[in-house]
Amino acid sequence: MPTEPKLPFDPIERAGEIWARRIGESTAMKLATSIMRVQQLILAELDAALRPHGITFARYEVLVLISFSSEGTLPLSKIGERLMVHPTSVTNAIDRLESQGLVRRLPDEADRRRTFAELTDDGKDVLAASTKALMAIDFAIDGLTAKQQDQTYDLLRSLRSSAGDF
Amino acid sequence: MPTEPKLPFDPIERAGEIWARRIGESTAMKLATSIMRVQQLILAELDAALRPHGITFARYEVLVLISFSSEGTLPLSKIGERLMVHPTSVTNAIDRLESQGLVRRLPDEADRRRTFAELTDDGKDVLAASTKALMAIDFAIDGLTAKQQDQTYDLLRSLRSSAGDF
DNA sequence: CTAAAATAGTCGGTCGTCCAACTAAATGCC
DNA sequence: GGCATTTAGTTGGACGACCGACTATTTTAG
Repeated sequence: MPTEPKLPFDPIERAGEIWARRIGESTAMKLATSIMRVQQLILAELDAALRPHGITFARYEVLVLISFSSEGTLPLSKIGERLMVHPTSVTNAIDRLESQGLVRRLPDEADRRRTFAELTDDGKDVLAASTKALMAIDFAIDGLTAKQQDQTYDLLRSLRSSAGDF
Repeated sequence: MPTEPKLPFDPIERAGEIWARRIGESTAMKLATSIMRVQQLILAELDAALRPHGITFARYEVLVLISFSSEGTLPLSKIGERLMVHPTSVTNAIDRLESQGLVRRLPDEADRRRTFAELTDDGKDVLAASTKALMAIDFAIDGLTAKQQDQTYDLLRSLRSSAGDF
């Protein structure tokens, strides 16, 4: 009859960290799982802050991007490219935003394959309120000093660039 | 007629980074989006390495955890706790693993609310092969030196602990 | 000892991500 | 010019994560 097993180490870590300690000192694996865990935490915080405004962080990013476009509109393909997500993710986000009345699709007469996305007035309002909400939260990341934040950012940036992310 | 807009900055960044530059120097936001991006990259790498073995990294983590339990079985609740995921995510993962024949559910006679998960022989084989595959890949994280990896890990760890993650 | 509260797991639904496959339109090449 | 190739976007399906709600069991408190 199996009883609840007790691992010979600390509190709780993602499997990768346990794995690392057992299999080899794959700090890479340890780091990988830590990054995934941190991402999970941060995304949960951001989504929670945005929930009262009826959007998620993924959709917030889309609104931001559109609002910063010089013409006020952006082809869906550009959105996917800038956010580095699959085209279908963009379709999905825009579908939701459109059904919420925050965004409008406009056909491109010049290139009839393309579709522009444009913020509605409601979209602009929600974006403004959401931005305010995000700036107000006390972020997990705020647990790091500004210097540590920069340092982390730089490290991740070189990781990304070595992964060919730019 | 809207034309494809050109942002007055670099290649491509997630919206949060653009947002940061425009709205304020919220390095927190910049860092947040960078973490999310890196997570996306890493998870894609890991899943790609595991695809030939028919599992994902999420399910791999479950296999690892079960295999490291002292009794060879683990109550589902412990799995969720250690991986820090929602109970329904565990149910989901175990459902898939079970239907793949990699894991077995066992009732706990002592506490009939509980269910144990146990690896099948196939599960052990897949785990071994998967671990090998993961150790063989040339990881994005390997773009950092060992020292940088440790440094990043420490930074993220203090971030997590300030978020009350332990 | 019994009623209330906590715990374990599941079900149904939402959301975001990806892939494969497909349509429509524009571009390239001979 | 006309056909092959590329590009833009969508659809359908898989997957993992979450939440709310619910059932079945302990456990706890009075």
